[in-house]
Amino acid sequence: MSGFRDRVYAAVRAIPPGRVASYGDVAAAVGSPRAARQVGWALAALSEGGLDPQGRSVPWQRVILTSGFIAFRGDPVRGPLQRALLEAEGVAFRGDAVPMGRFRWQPQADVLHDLLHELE
DNA sequence: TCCATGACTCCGC
DNA sequence: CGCGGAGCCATGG
Repeated sequence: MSGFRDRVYAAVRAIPPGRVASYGDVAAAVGSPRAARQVGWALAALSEGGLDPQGRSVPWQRVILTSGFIAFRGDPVRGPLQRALLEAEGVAFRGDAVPMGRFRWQPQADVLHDLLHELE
């Protein structure tokens, strides 16, 4: 049995370095297109080092708001950290936002199929 | 089972 | 373009 969170973590790991996805994109990828807020909840449950319950690393920094802004604007620690991690892998910012048109990850159906299949 | 919570989104104004 | 409010639904008490 795989829970919602496990599917979220698997989908986020499928986002390539240098690309980003919105919370809604991830929600849609795991089959619950209207559960964007729950994706945030799932990521909030990750350990401080971005590890899931099984100790696997989850690139949480690649998930941002659909507007291109990071969800931690205002947070003195995580905000700058998330931006730094993204810039380190090649994601450019225009002002405080990521140009979604250039960096948004668009999952392919077959990739998602394999992704969810491996969790059954 | 009901209720509150929240790393979201969309729509008006 | 900013803000407020409503809708959304997985979790945990």
